[in-house]
Amino acid sequence: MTRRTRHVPAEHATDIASRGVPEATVARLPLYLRALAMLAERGVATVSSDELAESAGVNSAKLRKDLSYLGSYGTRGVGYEVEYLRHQISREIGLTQDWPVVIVGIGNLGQALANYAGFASRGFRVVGLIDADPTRSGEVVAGLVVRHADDLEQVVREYRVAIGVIATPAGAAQHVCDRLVAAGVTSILNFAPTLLQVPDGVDLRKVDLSIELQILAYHEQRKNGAPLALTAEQAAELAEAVGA
Amino acid sequence: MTRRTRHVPAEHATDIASRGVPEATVARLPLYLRALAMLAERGVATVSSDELAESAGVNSAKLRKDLSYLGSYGTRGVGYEVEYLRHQISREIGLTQDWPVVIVGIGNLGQALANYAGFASRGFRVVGLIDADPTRSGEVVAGLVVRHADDLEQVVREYRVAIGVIATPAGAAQHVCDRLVAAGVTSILNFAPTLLQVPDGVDLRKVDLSIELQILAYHEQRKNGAPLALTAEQAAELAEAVGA
DNA sequence: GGGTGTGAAGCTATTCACAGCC
DNA sequence: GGCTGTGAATAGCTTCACACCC
Repeated sequence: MTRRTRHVPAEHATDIASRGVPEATVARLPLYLRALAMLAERGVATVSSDELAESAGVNSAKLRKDLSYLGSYGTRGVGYEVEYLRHQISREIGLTQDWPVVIVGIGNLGQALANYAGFASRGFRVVGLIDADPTRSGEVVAGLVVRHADDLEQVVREYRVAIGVIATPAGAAQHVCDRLVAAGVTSILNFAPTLLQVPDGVDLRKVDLSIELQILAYHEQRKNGAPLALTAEQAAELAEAVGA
Repeated sequence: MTRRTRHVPAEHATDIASRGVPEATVARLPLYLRALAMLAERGVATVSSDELAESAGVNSAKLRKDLSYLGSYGTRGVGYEVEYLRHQISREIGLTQDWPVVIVGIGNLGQALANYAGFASRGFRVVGLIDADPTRSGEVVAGLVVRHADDLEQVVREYRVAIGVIATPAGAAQHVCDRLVAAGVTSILNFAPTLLQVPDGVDLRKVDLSIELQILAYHEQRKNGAPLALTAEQAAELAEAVGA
């Protein structure tokens, strides 16, 4: 299903570039981009995979493997040219184009997102802030006028918005999501702590602020070492679970 | 390297319980917990793995495998008792205890975190809000008085804080991190868009608000079909032309 | 019959280690 | 000599499919 026929060598390269990049690699490309931006700012012109990996917080074998999916952008014995690699990764992710974004739900989180410099600097342009509370309409946040929920469809169409960000309370999220999709949005980033349903063809990603904290708690709990406080009952359960 | 010697059966059980739950499973436990909370609220007493998986947005084989790492908490032919399973998962993650948390950096994001109901309802108790800006000291956010950065160590020690949340600008994050660690914090959740260095024994997780957006952009770029080997320029034109 | 719990198979991702090029 | 790019090996995760128990 992901395979194409094999007989067009010129296209073959494209095939690899467009379908061959693993998800795990895609998720790390932004890290490399950030590291490269820092190096560029410091005036560094060339980096080795070791140095770049260190700046990005991954190991160098992984970095080289990741970059190899995009092409051969390094020079053996030398390393990678910072600006060139930066451009190539940007292009791969699609950050060389402009992405108009709408944010729905202008509470504290929505405001934080609207003000976040990391968006603007990467080609994401916030073109609409929507909030259901009519008393907020007209308020200016991050240089934009907050608009009422009724204007959602209009904003999406006017700016050809492809990416929507949901920062509403959980209860409103699915309704907002449906309206965004109906208006033409095909990628959604959800910050509301609820599971959203989207039709095929629409990409959905989520950020749950409390999940990371819960993962930390899990590990923290295990740090206080200790042949830890098992009740007799739990011990029995464990022994059973172990079997062998 | 993860293997221990084999001769102490009693410890063996502990070994599995504490080291045997895969990271990928740990990361999903919060999802199951949320789904169970919703079911409980609706008065559902029992669920099958199919139903619970559906509510949590995963497939049922994965759910059953995940739960099997915790123990045998279901009944064949019947399913899982909602409240019982909920309790078991909570205990596994460590949410049956109280986790005092300090948030550093009370901008919009810090405020959003301080107000986030999802923390309080899961055993996370925000006990300190710290901001470097002296004009903010004394301000009340989410029912707590914002304190000056000088008080960081005192708050951590007074409440025996194990988990710290960093929501400062990137430039301040490493310094704040060092101080948290020095004061005794052993788990850190970082929202600042920068790579933090922590000593061994300290857990670090990060949430980068712009990474998810970049991943969406990557996929969005590839939706506009096309057998494309395009220059960035051409791609931009195409994106524009495609529009709807 | 119905649905869990789990070995086994399949797949994806990471790491190793070195050939190949500068 | 140094460092990239990449097959091969390993580890980890997901899915299958069915034995087993209610």
